[in-house]
Amino acid sequence: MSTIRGARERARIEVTAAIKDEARKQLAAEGAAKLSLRAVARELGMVSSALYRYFPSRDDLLTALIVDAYDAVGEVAEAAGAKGDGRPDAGRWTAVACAVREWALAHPHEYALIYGSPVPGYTAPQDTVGPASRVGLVLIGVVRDAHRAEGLAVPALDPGLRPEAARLAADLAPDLPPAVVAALVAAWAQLFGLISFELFGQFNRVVDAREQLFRHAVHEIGRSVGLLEGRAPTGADGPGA
Amino acid sequence: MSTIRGARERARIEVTAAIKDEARKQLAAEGAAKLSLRAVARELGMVSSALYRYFPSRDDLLTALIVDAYDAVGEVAEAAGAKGDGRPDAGRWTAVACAVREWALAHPHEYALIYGSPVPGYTAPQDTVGPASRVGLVLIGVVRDAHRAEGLAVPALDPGLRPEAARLAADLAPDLPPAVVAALVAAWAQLFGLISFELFGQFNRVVDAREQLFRHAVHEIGRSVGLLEGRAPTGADGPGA
DNA sequence: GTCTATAACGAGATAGAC
DNA sequence: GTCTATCTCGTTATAGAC
Repeated sequence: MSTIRGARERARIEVTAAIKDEARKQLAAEGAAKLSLRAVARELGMVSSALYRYFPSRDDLLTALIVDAYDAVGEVAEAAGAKGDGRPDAGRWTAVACAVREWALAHPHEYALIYGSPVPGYTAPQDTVGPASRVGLVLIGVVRDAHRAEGLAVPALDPGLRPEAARLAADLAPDLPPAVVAALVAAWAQLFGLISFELFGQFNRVVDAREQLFRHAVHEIGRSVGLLEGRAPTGADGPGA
Repeated sequence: MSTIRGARERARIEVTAAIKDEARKQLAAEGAAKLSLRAVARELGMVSSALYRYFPSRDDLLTALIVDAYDAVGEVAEAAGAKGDGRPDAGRWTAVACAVREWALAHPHEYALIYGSPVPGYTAPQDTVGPASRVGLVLIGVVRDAHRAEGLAVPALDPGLRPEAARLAADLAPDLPPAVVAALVAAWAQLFGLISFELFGQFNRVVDAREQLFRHAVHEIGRSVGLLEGRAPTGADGPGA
């Protein structure tokens, strides 16, 4: 009995993975807006109705892809952040950012799925919120370690932003100064701005040495959060290089 | 003769505008990937083949929409930059950024078209390059004025980034220090990162006071380029407010 | 119970003949 | 420019295989 159930479950997992793999291929070829259950089924030699055993609707398949993508970047970021865990130097900040960038370059369509234009007619369910926050939590962790080691120069905060900063800190990191948390949220968006510009073609015919510009900018962004210099910003120890 | 030609040209301009307006509606409803000449024609009570007299292909229509969108943000940015032209204070930098953000909030789908994920199967022709650079040129102009008025603290530059910075400066602003131009390019991407995160839903359930966070972050980004304080970052003089 | 296959629906796009 | 025949799509109901 248990072997049968085991076999069934294994088969189910395999088919589910095959469906998502094929869906990812279509994502790359046609974009998320044109992701079609029928085309996925056809390519897999199944019939479209069979897919409904695995995903109750097209949007649920899309949600699964989104969650997978968030989990993939999140994992990469966590791995980069875990190296030298507890060390408060700015190199860890840069390492996490570079890891995210490398993942994005390696998986441009999945990146576009989660950080690009929203898919028309699709609204993300609650399930995506947790996975979506993983990268941000890693960045908070790096800054928290710096704060604990007193390696953080708390940035200035406009009086007008004080209430929002307090709210953000309460929500995201009650142990950090509100000014740091506010700067962190902005830094988070700016970091992905650099990646998106590179990936979405805005740097075409403009920027050549993209990794170097990225590292430099990320280091400066780290400073805006309060991180102090731990080592040279253009060190030879990238995540993959 | 000339009146007839004038009437014809006027009609042509009107129809072209109507086509683009309808296409923009579809952009909002279905996304750029699903933009279809046929649907546009149907909605306008025309037949699809008639559209080809105005746009040789779907991609050409898309290009026209993209150019229009770039020109629209560009115009808004130029207008905001022209107010107080020559004045080197950081308030102008913030004003331009806020103007761009307000345009983006008012035209989210056109913003997504130009700064969001690339449309699958579409590659932008050379025609888009000029309009696409207008916002960047405004930002360069603001920084240039500050530099001329000696209101610029040239930021530090990693030795590794020196060649790229020199190249960027030669291409974009030979009269500015390379370190400033490199920082400017990064700042440009970071600024749109903030707008994209807000527009694409990444700030949902996270950030409430978005304009305030934006103004604060933009002011900090201005500092990273070397702009000095000209006035309080949260002044009451927004672009529209 | 778990899965796949057949067939069908209503809506929409598309190609080509006229 | 119009009309029609033929595609696609998401989704459901149903029937049968393991």
